[in-house]
Amino acid sequence: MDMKTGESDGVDLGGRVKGLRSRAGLTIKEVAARSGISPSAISKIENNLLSPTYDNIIRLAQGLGIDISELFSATRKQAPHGRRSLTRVGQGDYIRTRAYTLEMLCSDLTAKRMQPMKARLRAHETREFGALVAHAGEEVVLVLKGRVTLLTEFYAPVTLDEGDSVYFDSTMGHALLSAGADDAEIFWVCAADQNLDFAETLPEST
Amino acid sequence: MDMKTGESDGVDLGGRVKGLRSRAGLTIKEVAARSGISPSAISKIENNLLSPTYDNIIRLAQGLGIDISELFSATRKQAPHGRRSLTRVGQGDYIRTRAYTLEMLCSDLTAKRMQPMKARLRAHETREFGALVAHAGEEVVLVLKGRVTLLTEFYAPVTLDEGDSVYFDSTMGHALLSAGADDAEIFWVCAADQNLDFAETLPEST
DNA sequence: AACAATATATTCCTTTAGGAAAACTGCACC
DNA sequence: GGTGCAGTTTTCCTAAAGGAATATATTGTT
Repeated sequence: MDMKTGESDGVDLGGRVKGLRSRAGLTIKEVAARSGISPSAISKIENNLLSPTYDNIIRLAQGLGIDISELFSATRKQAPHGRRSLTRVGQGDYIRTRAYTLEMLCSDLTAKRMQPMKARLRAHETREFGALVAHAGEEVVLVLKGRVTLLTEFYAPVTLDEGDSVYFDSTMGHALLSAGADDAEIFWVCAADQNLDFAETLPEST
Repeated sequence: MDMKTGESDGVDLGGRVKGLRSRAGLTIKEVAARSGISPSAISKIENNLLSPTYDNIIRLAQGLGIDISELFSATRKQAPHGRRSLTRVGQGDYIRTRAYTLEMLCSDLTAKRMQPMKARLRAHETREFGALVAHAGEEVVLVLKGRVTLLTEFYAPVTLDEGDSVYFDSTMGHALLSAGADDAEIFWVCAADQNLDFAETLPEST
């Protein structure tokens, strides 16, 4: 309970680190292993007993899996508070493209980080789909019904069964096909930098 | 010509500081006066003989009249390109908390925008859950099996059936319970400000 | 309750950050 | 070639960073 090192500038580094760490669900020891900093040093940082050096700040951010700016900026952009949107089964907004029938979920909320959808994959052949799609962001897919083939630019095609899930960078060209005789169904979440108020880029273009 | 402190991580902090300083047309002594750091320390920083502490990094940026991110920018990780991670049904990493059994999906990818999970909701009563959880980010939930009650800070409880989905800000206190006699199952995606390599904050705390 | 297991904090010690002042390094002018 | 001078580096020292090991919570288990 002596000097306080980190919060001399009015920024409570220790508290921020502690918050980021618990938010990531990590223990001090795990962060230590992932960052290469000793557990004792991390403990001292969190209690503002120690001001980490440049090198250790970089390592610490790596260990926490965050961007370095998180450890400095008081300039956090204010996220919307307390919104909630419910979509009952079958009650989303339907969009039909060449390869998919999309049901956009929770589309009454704008400026959200993620766009959830359900999709029925109607294409069964690569040529029905056309060129692979690529755009900024990342995607998660869960197979709800049927079997799904995921084509990507840098990987061999892979087939997913019901309950399987996949995560990929959508900067990489990609396409989803039904692998079975019937149309497949998936739950699909896209995240991009900007607010995606609408669907992601759809395969009808090009 | 001994150790090089600042560039151990492949980033030449010294060179960057020197460049920024000359671009601003300042001498070491002037930066020292404006930052409160001694000229000798600044000289050592510019020659990578010394890794400045958190406090001095903040002061240094002030003295140079720049944003802190300028001292790190090369370290900033750009969005990963072309990654893909597949998790077969039941093959995720399991985490058991008081109220949930979580299966973390695609956990081999770090620094992702979203964390997909499957969850089995074991809690059936509010008191089994404890206090509502709140943390940065947004969440999407799709009900896979059973019925689910979503408790939130600013809304009346709502019950979701199979196939229903909901989107909400996780800054608002929230909790998920099974509404039926059996445990319910959901697909769950969390997005936070930065990269979340692991689970979101879990209800066991508090 | 007692115990084990794990997470965090402290202590002790070595290395490094960082300040004050002295010692270079150009570079102008005489 | 000196002499002054502004800018930078080096030296020397102390105060703080940070690691290893130890102690102290804090948590789950029988």
